[in-house]
Amino acid sequence: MARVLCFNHGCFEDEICIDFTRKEIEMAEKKEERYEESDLYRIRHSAAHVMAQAVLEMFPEGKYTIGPPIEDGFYYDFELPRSLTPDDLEVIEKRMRQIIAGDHAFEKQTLPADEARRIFKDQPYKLELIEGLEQGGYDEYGQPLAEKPEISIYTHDKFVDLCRGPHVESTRKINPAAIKLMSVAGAYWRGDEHKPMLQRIYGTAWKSAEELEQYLWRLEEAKRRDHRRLGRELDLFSVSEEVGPGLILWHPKGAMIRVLVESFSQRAHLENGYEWVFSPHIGRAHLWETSGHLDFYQENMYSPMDIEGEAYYAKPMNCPFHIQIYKSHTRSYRDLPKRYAEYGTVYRYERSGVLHGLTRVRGFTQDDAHIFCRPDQVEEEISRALDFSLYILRSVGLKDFKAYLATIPEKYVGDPADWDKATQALKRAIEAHNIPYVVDQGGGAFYGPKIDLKVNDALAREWQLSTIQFDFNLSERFNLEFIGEDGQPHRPYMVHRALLGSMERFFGVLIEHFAGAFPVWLSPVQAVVIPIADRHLAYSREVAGKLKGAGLRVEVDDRNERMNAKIRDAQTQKIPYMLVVGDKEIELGAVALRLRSGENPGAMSLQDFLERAQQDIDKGD
RNA sequence: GCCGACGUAGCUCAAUCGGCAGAGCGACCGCCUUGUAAGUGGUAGGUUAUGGGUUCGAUUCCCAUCGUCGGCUCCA
Repeated sequence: MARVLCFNHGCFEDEICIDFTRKEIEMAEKKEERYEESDLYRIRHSAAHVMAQAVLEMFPEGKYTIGPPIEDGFYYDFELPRSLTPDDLEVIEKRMRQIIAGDHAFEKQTLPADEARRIFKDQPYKLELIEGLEQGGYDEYGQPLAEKPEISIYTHDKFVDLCRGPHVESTRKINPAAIKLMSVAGAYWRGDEHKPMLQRIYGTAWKSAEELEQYLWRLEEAKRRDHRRLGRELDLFSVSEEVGPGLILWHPKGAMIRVLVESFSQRAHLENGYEWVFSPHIGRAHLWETSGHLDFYQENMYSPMDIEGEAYYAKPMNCPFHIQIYKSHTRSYRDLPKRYAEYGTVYRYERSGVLHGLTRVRGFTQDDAHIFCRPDQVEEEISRALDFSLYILRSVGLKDFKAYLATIPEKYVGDPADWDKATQALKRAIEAHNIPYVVDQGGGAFYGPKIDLKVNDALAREWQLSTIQFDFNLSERFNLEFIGEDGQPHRPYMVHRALLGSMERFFGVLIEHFAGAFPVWLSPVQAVVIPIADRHLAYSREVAGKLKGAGLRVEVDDRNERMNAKIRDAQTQKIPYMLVVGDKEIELGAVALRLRSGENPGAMSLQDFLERAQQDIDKGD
């Protein structure tokens, strides 16, 4: 039987395979053209207008707000007299197709604010937008526009919308077979939770029905890879209602992977000049007062517990503890840099609605470290940290990155000159490492600028893992010092960094990236020996024993099942090697190898198999 | 937190109008002794998330609580 295979991504016949690599290249090529100027952008923007028309026909008293194109589609926000149902979406979608078939031209008209106000006199949200436009308007990054924008409206059929454009020439240019309304959701007006909750309809629109199909298929693939689903199916982790939401239970197989990653990283840290430390999970209120967390971070911290009349808080960060270690001695300039690393488990309050599997949780373990160094060392330290981060991420199979350089926010502590110096150091480090990056203007923490590294997974989705942050705050607050060459006390620089970020989120990304088919070195079970009949059991155990002796994680499937069933289960569990053992293998002293890709290299000696496995492990596959 | 949808066996899902809570897979116990993706027979498994209400009777209707899912940055 023909079998569709993907050796890179561990996809199997029943999952169909997508050539992700090719897709990524295509996407990169497309980025040459700015989305805002593309045909797709116009199509989606126009589809949003058509949808708004359909919705307002249904609810003439409804208020419409904004409806921009987004990645893969568009949305439009409305205030409506009742909640929309999935059935409504079908009706709206049908009406949209009728409007499209009407071949209505999109016509632009610029006009003075007062005239616009007359047109939208019953539309309070539009009036608010006109107000904003009059005061100068904002670009898509929320920055004030240099020039005062003109006010324009677009009309098609009987529908008028305040809109900058651009649009397609006519509704006919929207392919009715390539649009689909996806979901309805709540969204605050202007994203502000103090403002009214609107109803947002999400839609998707493409040039062709094939592209729509492909997009829908991509969503299906994402579902198949969902770490919450794979976490259960592969018995990696769970969340128990009894324990509490956002709190992760690592099952033996998930924990095995974590132990492997942590051990690898632990060794790498030692080789890179870090020292390991441990610190407790709670600390006295006074510590968090000194650190400023009770002032700046309290809404993310849990209520204190009372210990003999003294308030203690679960730690949301590890820094104050590492600082205490630093402060336990007088430090000389010769001692620096000090690099303290810890797998530090922290607890942060996340609002119930934002929790998500492993990627947004309430308790998690960071691969955290704090670097205390002299000002003249900081640039080198940043560069080393970035280098190390890339090394660790690549080692675990994540190879596609984008950096975000977050700069000084409105509220900040410290000297702007220091900020500038630090920001430049971060920028030079990114550029030296040749990673694509964007500047997140004003996105820094109040205590310092930072580099966030985001990873693109196999479906080209972006995840934030690493962060490298300057801290101008804590060294001041805790009055950190080192004695310089001049015999005088000086203030060290402090850098906070996490590479995999949190073990939980990292694991979630890893699961989805590999769709559960982890590289051999990380697979909790690397090989399963499959005896064909009972009489092959003893030999199977002997084989397993030898492989275990060679350091492989091996199981024998000694269930009273047919070989086919055992193979199927091993495939489902995405075990890298299946070693089938029957009369022939016993006679030859061999094993018959089958790979999870479906490849069937056949009988080979144990020695040959071990060499092959070792090669795969060394390659990191 | 807010808006919406949802919560039935370990998993995926049924159960008409309010009238005895079911199936497949998995688990367990047998039989078969197997050659590259599911052999076969049987058994167990449920306070229908929790608490309350309406009713002769509630998985079904109502209320509350807990939890899950999608969304709440991307400005006409």
